[in-house]
Amino acid sequence: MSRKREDLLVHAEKLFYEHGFHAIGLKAIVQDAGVALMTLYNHFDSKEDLILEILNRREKMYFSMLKDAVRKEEGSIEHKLVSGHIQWLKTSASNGCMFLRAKEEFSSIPDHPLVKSVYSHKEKMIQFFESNEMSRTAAVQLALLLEGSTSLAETLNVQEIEKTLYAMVENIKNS
Amino acid sequence: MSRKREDLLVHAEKLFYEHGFHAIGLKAIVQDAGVALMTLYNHFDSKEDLILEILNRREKMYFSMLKDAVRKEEGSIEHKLVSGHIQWLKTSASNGCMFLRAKEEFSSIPDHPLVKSVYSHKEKMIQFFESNEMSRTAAVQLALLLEGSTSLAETLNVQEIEKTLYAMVENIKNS
DNA sequence: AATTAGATATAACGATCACTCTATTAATCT
DNA sequence: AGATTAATAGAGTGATCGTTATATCTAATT
Repeated sequence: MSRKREDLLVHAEKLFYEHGFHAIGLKAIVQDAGVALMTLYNHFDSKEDLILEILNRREKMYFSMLKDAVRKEEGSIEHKLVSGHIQWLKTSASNGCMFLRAKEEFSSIPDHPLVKSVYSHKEKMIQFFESNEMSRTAAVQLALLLEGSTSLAETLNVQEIEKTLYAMVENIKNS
Repeated sequence: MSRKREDLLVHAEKLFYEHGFHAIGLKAIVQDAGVALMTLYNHFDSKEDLILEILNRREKMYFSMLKDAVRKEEGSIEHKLVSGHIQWLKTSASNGCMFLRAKEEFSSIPDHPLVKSVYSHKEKMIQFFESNEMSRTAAVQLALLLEGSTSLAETLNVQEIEKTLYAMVENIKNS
């Protein structure tokens, strides 16, 4: 893996997340990453291609954080997953869910690869909960709580959300 | 109130919501509304000013829908509010919360009037819950559920979310 | 009928957009 | 050292961006 390519992915993710996908230009990205514009086009087919790869990387990061929490934390599976998600909120998600933001900005083209990728990610999320001994009902309930915490964290302080989330997750029953 | 002005607000809200604030241009808006570009600048100082007014209108619509539900629905206050929010989801929010999307696109300028307007809106939301005989704890819990349902509704079918939401709201206790 | 106000089309502003081409330099590898 | 590959700067594509200016035209008011 090329070093310049890695720099591009890191800086592009930061800028896309801070400003939005349409709002930020490729010129700003290459300047922030310290590479030439042609280097970007040497590694990626297009802006859309770059965004797709960023979302793929971000999905891996998110699930690896959840899996780490499942491995290391104590308590119920729901509690472990909440703990992992809160860590994600604190480290990488103070400006909303990047997947939903991509879907929102490109949803006017329903078959757009970016939009399909977001639907796939959200399905994958619930399936991951189900693969951890949770019923479909419980998985959807947990998903609702986690999505809610991500949105709330944009305007409320994270500690209050953390407290609220831990309290509410106790009510999820595997029926 | 001018007719052209009203047309502009309606069509601009639709396009901003479908594409995002940076993604859509003023030219597309005036074409969709069927007015001249200079008519837009006759009624609004700038694109930012137009967005601000749209968010103000949208806030009024949302709260009036909640208040209608409180007035007409049966059951607990939480149940009534959930019912109002679900109606909002079905009629006007299949692409996420427009306020959060505004905050996300402009959050890189923390003192931006649009960003402050969004923070204000979310505070107002929780205060509205509190003004309906709910404790702060219960209000934040309900906010988390409603925000979660808005996000989930972007990729999941609304009926499943509705069922989930009604089930989870029963657990909110006014402690 | 005359005056005012609102809306129109059009052009232009400088800036930026995603993307391409070219030509030169730097780094890597056998 | 020589050959291949990666990265560079810079110019250029046509298109669009938000915004302003101008000049004509229509509608409402006096």
